[in-house]
Amino acid sequence: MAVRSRLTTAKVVDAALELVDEQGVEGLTLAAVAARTGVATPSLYKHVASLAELRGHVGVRVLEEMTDRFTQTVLGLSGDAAVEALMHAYRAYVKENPKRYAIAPMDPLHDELQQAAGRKLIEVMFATLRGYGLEGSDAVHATRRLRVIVHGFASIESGGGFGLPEGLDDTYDQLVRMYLTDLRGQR
Amino acid sequence: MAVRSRLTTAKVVDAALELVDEQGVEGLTLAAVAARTGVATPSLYKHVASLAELRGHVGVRVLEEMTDRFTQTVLGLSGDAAVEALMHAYRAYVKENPKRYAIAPMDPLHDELQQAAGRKLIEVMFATLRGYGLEGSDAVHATRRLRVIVHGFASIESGGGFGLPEGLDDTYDQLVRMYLTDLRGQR
DNA sequence: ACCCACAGGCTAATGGTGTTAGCTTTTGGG
DNA sequence: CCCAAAAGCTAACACCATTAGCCTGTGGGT
Repeated sequence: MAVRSRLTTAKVVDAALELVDEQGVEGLTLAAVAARTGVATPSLYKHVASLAELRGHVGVRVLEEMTDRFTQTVLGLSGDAAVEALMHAYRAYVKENPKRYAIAPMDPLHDELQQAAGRKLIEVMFATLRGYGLEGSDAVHATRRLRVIVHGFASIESGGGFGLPEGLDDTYDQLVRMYLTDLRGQR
Repeated sequence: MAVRSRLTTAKVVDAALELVDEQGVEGLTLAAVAARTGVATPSLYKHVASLAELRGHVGVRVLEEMTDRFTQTVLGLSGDAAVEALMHAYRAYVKENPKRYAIAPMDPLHDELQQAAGRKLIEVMFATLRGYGLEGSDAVHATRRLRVIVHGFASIESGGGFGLPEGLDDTYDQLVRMYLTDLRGQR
């Protein structure tokens, strides 16, 4: 008979991600993960060093998921069309997975475990801006501005920070246009 | 002799705010607040309904502090000068008080306790945009765009999200100019 | 085919948390 | 001056992360 397949770090992270989706960041607890994976709480330490490290792993998963999705979105596009698609994909992801986005680390570059995933995500944005002829630090600034807009909006929207959802699509379109115009002006 | 003046909700919030400043949101614990105020932990429940409510009170304090400061900053100014001053004041506040900003609620309008404070803060931004001749929803959109930029940048910067601090002032200046140009184009 | 080292599970225990119940003390107004 | 209510206390509970130490199954090497 099939042995109840043994636990692995990946499966622990899977369960953690499910819990985050269902109950938010607060609901991610070792006890809950243990219950879900059918194991005693201390057994998790065979696969994960601590709750903090588990959070880190979950964060990496989210970053990778975002990177994959945005890469697909932007493939074959360039210029304004690419930027526009990227920005809308970013918002769509956060709208679909608000709880996941909330556990994505703000400073992935400062964490050994998350560094690679964070770098790749930013690289997608950076690459999307190729073709605008930005050189050196101009490209860095443009990437930062893009991050600010995209994360600022997603963070406020997913946190329920806009009083009424009325006209939010319009607000976002305006932000996209603002950024594109700005990009053109920089040239 | 002076009786060790009794505890009050305000003093509890004071202590909580100190703790947040020193140890971050995570450090805000009822036990720590009790120790700091020289009282047993359960005694705090005479002044505060729960840890969650205390967090709410602290959030209100932060929102009020921001509102006061930005109001002072913007007083007597109008147009681009006012917007520019507001944006820089926002960034400066968050840079000086990163831990406090992290506990400021993203959705103050959805919480009875924080609603008034949140409304006032947004009102300052809204009022700063007077004089641009924006009517109805245009003013709402413009306020939202302002919030997105200002919070997006502050959130990433205070979270250590920008890889290197190199040239961050330039990035922010570009964002300010981008917003001002956008505002002008809307007219 | 055996054996045994080790990976992966377990229970027990510790120290920290928020919260509730119920008692005692202080204090301020009638 | 008194006494009710406010504000403190201790004890207790449930939940959490984490550590220590034990047990067991399994898989690779001889």
